[in-house]
Amino acid sequence: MITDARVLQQEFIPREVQHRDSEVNYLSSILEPVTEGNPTEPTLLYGPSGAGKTCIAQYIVEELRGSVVDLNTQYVNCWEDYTRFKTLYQLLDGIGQAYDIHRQSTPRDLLVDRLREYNDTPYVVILDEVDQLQDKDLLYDLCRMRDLTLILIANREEELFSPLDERLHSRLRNANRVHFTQYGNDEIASILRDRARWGLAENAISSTGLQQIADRAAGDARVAIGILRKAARTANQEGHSRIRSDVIADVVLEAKLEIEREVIDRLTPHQKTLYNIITDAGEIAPPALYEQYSNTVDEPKTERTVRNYLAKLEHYNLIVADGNTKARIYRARS
DNA sequence: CCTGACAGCCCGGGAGAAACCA
DNA sequence: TGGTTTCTCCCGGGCTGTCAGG
Repeated sequence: MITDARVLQQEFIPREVQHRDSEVNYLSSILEPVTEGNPTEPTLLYGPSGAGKTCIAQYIVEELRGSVVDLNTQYVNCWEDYTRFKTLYQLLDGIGQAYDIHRQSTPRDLLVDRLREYNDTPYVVILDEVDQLQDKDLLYDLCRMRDLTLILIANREEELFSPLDERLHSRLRNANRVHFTQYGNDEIASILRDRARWGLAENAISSTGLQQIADRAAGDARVAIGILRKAARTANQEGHSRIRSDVIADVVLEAKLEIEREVIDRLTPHQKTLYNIITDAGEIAPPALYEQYSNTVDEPKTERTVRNYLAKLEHYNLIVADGNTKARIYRARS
């Protein structure tokens, strides 16, 4: 039934995109100077998850690569490479300048200096989940490099700027902004229809099946594609030639869990313990949480470190922290 | 009380220098 | 002398104490 599994993967970049014509056209026009070999102002893409930000950005960059001969590009996911060093390393890697860089014993500012010295062909850089970047000063440094064309992706614009980042704020004040709104159910269904056409056997899923998935995905294309993938696999394993409605219903929860699992798997054992305690409890106050945590693990970290972990879990949207002052409550998501 | 920003400490580990050895 | 081992230096990154602020 599955004819091309890649199409059902999250990372797949389609050769044509739907329902984002205005965004695509606008982004293309912004990047127009690059086709002439000139860098351009930073661009900020923001909007809810699963709204196509990453996909569109990569799609545009692929198109550019097709039409511009001398062009360097790099995609960095700042969730994975969240430190200054790692991000810079990826950026240097994109222009083949990272071969002799090691974590240690590289002079402190060599990476940023080397990137600054670069003024060869245009260099278009996508920084995804840029709000996860630990050191926002890096953005400031990157903005000042005129040869770099930056595409920054974040969920909400405010998350990118803490009130204190006045320098960064003024630097990005006149950046181009593209706002992505959530997909409607019909749009999701039609995206799924394409994926099914490219990746599944003919008639493997009905229109009502696609609509059913779209209804459950709540405007998040990532979730929708995850459900489709899971449903196709399950139907395959059970030897069906079509994805039946009951199979879809069965895998919805599982597919959503799988997406959350991907996030959780990146946590350290201690962070996972905290996450489990909070989800098991539903909601819990800080002292009780720490108490339970230190009873669970062998060598508990200090309260201060646990606070760091909790901030991280909240940032990842795995938990909710209610109440900013005393009487804070940590609770499980939704 | 609890948080979050800040700064200092320590650890692991790579590179190059220094010491060692045949 | 040339090759090998050890030492020293330095870095990033994780952890933690402190402290102002709500």
